[in-house]
Amino acid sequence: MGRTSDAKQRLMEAVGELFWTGSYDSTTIDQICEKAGVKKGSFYYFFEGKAALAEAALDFEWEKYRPNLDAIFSASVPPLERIQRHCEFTLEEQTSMKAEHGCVLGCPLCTLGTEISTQDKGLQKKVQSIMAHSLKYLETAIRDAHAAGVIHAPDAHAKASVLHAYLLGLLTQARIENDLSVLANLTSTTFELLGVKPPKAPAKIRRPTQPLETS
Amino acid sequence: MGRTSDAKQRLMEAVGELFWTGSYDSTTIDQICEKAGVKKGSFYYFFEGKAALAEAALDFEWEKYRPNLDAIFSASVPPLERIQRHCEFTLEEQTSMKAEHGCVLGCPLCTLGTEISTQDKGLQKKVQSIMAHSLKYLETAIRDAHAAGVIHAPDAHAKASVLHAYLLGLLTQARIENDLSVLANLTSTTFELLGVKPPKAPAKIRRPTQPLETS
DNA sequence: ATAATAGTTGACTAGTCAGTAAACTTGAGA
DNA sequence: TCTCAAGTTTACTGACTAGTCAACTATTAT
Repeated sequence: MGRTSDAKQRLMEAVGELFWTGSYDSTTIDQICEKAGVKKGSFYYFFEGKAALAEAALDFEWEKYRPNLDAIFSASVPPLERIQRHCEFTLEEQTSMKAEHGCVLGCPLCTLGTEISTQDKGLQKKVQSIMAHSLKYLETAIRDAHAAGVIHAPDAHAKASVLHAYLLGLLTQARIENDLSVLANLTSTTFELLGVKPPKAPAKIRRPTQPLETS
Repeated sequence: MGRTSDAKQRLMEAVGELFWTGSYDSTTIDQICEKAGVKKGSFYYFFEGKAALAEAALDFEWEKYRPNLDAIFSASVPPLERIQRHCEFTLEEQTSMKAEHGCVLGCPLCTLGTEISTQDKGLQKKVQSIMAHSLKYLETAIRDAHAAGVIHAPDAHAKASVLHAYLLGLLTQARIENDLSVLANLTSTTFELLGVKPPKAPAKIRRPTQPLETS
């Protein structure tokens, strides 16, 4: 009954980009509404406030992103290839985001999480929970690789945590430096950390728009 | 001539903590002034605005922090011991910050840099420059260790970058999780990444206030 | 068709914010 | 000592902010 609307969805889509390209605190509700083409009254019809929208948007974005990870980390793919594909996917995503927005944006979860972790417990929990979920993909791949005997990693969780921390750190650096070349060695270093060579020659290298650091 | 004042310094000291415990964008000039015990008129007497204060504060904090690094990375200390001490120093700092503020705060440069990198070019450059300086300590230690034959790292810059990314990632995670135990393996993993055992048994392990993750 | 429901709108409040300006106070030096 | 530069204070403006509300509109089940 009553009229239908996709305003709620438009709000969740708008806010992700605003938080990622700017910051949580610098994004006003007016801005969000303008970007989503929704009037403020409607905003408050759907959400209690910015934090509530942010929580809903995190769920929304995660559900959109999850199928990518499911495909990349498919059990039908050899475990090390999953990890390699994930590195390449991350790189491609960062590259296309930079092309679209003019800035390297890094990890949206990390950016948001870093900013709000001392401010909003609810949002913090949500970020933590999504991060934990995404870590599981890596952990499973490592466990499978170890079981297959292609790497030595008896503690898959510990190894996944190291790779994950390295990945987050690198993405954070790339955002701060606004330089894709920071990510150039992502795949090779990841496999160095695993103690093996990448399973096959990396797919066509995408030339970064900025010159590589030479030093 | 004229009267003297330490208001400028008080402002620079106040702002560091506010940005670190909260965020750049959520910190208002009124808050900064109140914390520093300075009236807004005086604020604008010394600084053009929040960004200008932030830039000055970064220089100020860096000059306060640099002597710690100079001591830790002293050339008179064996290179691997420098790195170990740096890990331990980082851990102690995070522990005492958590005790003081109730939250794990992570890397202040990273937190600020992540937030403002898409918003303020001047601040971004300053963050980049300080990060580059702090990376040099690690790089030199690694180069020295390689020269001394205690590790194999022909490309000191590359190795330092990996350690640095890992460290930043770990500190970011610790902030997001608000959990010191995320940092528990910092030293051991750092040396694993260097391909060696820590030079001597790590100093007394500080029991984190939160339980260690068991999984 | 119409009533109940789901969503929309725009005008409103009250508070907060960055930034200004002019009068005022202090202290170092000639 | 008295001058004037350096720093302080207060009250102010105007823009923006979050959040409210009641009237309005579109949809759909009956």
